[in-house]
Amino acid sequence: MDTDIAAKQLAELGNPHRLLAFRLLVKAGEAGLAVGEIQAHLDIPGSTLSHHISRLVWAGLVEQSREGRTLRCRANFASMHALIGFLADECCTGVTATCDAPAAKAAGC
Amino acid sequence: MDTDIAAKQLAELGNPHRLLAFRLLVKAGEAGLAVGEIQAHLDIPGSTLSHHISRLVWAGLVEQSREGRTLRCRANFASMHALIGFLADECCTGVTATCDAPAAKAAGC
DNA sequence: AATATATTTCGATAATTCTAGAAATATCGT
DNA sequence: ACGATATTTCTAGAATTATCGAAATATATT
Repeated sequence: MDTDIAAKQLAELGNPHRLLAFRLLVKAGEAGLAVGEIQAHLDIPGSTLSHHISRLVWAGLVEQSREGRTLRCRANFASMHALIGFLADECCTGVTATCDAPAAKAAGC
Repeated sequence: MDTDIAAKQLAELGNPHRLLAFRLLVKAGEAGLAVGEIQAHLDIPGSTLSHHISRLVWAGLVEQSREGRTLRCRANFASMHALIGFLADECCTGVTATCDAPAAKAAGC
């Protein structure tokens, strides 16, 4: 995983609307959600949401496929796992106390 | 972990210079690094680096303590683990195939 | 064809962020 | 007190991002 790609993905997740949308998609699993369903949760104009989703797609975090009139969005779980792995990588170098904590173990350390 | 705090931290890590600096600090462990040592790796002007580090501190990802003339920076491992945990949370809802992959397990799924 | 639904693209504005030089501050050694 | 080192603060310009209404596109239904 390249640092620049990781930074790009982290930056896109760094917007509250996008982070919320992405987490909705993660919870939705492989079934994904239509753009309209995401919009029902976020309560922002369609044009704004479209902009945010397109950025998630651009970053490789979300994939879209058309189903009739609706566009179904799915989280890209492989990218997500790679990103989490990148963050967790070496996260325990030189640190023992913190990494024995339950939160750290839950985080994959 | 609040979504807004997570978004804030992700946004700060979403800058290549900051991500690089933060990873240096993670690798450095509890010993941390002086600002000047980070600068030696990043090759950017001091004022720019100072700006980036102050944002990492503001986001709660880095802590600083003065040691004579130098400012020692340390990654906040607790925050980092919480953030990774937040991302990994529910990352496998409705998905089994992807989560059995080695990368996913390494990511804490 | 005409209409309705779902979503994107366009265009414009406001706000934020990045960058870096210059000046200021803090600390140390002499 | 003075000079050197380490780092921040100030300031400003350039670039990017966020927001959203209006118009455009794609698909379905009648």
